[in-house]
Amino acid sequence: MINITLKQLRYFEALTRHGHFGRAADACAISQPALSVQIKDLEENLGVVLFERSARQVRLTGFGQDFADRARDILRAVDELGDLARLAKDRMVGRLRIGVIPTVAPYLLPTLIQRLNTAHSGLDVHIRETMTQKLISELLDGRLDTAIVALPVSEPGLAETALFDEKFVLVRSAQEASAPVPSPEGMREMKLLLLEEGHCFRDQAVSFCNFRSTLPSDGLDGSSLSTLVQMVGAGIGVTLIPEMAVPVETRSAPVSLARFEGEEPGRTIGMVWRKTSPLAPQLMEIAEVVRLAAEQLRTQNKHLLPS
Amino acid sequence: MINITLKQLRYFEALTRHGHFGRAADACAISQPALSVQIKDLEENLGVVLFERSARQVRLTGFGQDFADRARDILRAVDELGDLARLAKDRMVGRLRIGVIPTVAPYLLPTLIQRLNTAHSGLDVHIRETMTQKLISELLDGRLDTAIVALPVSEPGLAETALFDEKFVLVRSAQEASAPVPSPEGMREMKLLLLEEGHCFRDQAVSFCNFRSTLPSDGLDGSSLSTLVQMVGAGIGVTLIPEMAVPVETRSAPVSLARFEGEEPGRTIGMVWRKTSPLAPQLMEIAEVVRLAAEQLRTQNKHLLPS
DNA sequence: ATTGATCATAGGAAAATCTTATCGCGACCA
DNA sequence: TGGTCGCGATAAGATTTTCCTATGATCAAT
Repeated sequence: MINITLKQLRYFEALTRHGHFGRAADACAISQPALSVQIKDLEENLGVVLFERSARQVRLTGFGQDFADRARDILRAVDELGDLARLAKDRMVGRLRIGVIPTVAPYLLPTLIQRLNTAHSGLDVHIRETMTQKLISELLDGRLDTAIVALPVSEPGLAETALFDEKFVLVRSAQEASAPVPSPEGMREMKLLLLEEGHCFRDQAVSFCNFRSTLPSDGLDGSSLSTLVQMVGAGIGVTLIPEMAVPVETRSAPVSLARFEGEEPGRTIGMVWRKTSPLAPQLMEIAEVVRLAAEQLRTQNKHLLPS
Repeated sequence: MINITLKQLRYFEALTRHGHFGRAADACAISQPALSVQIKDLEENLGVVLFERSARQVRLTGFGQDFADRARDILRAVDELGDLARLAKDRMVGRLRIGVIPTVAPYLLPTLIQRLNTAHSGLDVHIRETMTQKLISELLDGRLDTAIVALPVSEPGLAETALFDEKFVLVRSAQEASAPVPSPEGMREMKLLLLEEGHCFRDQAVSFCNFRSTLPSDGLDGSSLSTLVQMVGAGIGVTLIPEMAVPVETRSAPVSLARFEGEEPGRTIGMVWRKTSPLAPQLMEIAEVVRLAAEQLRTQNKHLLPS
């Protein structure tokens, strides 16, 4: 049993429009017999006669009428399929699912989203904010297109590109502003406030201070940098935050900032995606937009950072 | 530039469902390379990647998702096209446009339509009532599927089949009931009421009476048999009507009926259609239904007719 | 009856599609 | 770390489909 083909439907449609095999064939850029044969095949496939052929004219049968209406809809839908592809090919369009870690999202996203919307207005950006581990797993599952996390990720199957580096700065209560900046080792003497487990930033802070391993949770771990800074403002301890968080987090708390001396702690934020992702070329473009957004933030906020 | 084919869409759809080239190919009853090639061709035609192939799984891209939704709609529509044909092929289904002359329509149609509706309930019957000349022209134009008219039509391009014969009976006022039945020649002495020009029945009546040609209109031509009979009842003249009209038309007028002697006038009613019409087989069936309807009418009304 | 127009059919050529065989890559296991 | 396995891509030849040219058949008009 042979199937209906789109070719047959196109020929059929041409014949309904021209009512003449020869002219319809011309319109399809084929010979008249080729069209005759395809129409005949179509009719045989269906088991129904579509056209009434008389010497003078070619006319649709009643069934042919109904058939033609539906066939036209189908051909239009197929053409739209092509249009859809043509659009998607040229501009960057469609859903883009980006995962971002919580110690970056609140500071970067406002600027980034604004830039994406202006640079690639066809994009439908979805944001997922959660910790690295979850992001990577969702990425590998195909539930995200890309993720912005701290490098390195070193997951086989994922490609990564660096976006920007940033240092961590010390946050102390306002009264301590003039005290000397402690060394990493000195940090161990102080009450260091940390994020909950699972945040890569927690691990990086711990690592900087050369703590042996993850500290036993003392029940004071914060769920966000915002919380940590508020606690510092209340005199409970000290903490580290990445430069990018400074403008947002230190605006409303009585805290003082200080850079570390010597080898400053810091991190590299990068973008990762599946090596197999067909979006790779577009993602490289997106990465560039992220770099510009980060650069813009850094420039805007230079005056707020300690020297 | 090669076009999208339904085959490609079907393979594509299978691949979206199975997420595995080999199994999708099995489902399509083709080899895995054949499917690979068709998917590749489809992607190249579109200029967009539809699937992300990794070692572990085959996943739709974001665009592929949208594409799949539309593709499914298209495949469904094409399948429906096949269903439509399958239905139309078996049963008698769809629009059937029947033309009927005015001297038959009012008497035959009630019974005929009832029979058609029970015998072929899938039919969507449209009736057009007008004079032979117009019916033939509309039939040739393809605006009617068939017509019920008086034979012969002798139009090249039309096929015809007889349905039934009927005699014409004389209609006189009730007072004339016992007068002798005139011969055709005797009719010329009487005031004969006729239908307007264009009705075949007028021509047949005129012909029976051996009038030289069409009479000059005297302004009294009736537009329907009903009118003529009412005029006869009012004592204005006499007229002829076909047997089939007797039960309806003589019920409410003070008239008497009489058969002619010797060679009775009459007509053959038949069905005509374009020789090229693909409906021919169905129309032969319809003709049989008409014959049964006519027979039923004749039986029902036998007692009303003059002997 | 001949001619012109039109659609159908036939036969061989060209194009597409399919199958089998094989490659290449990445994952998984020892 | 190297072998093996699963899976998709690629290649080459066979098969099927589609097409074109030429010709046949039909019907209307001259």
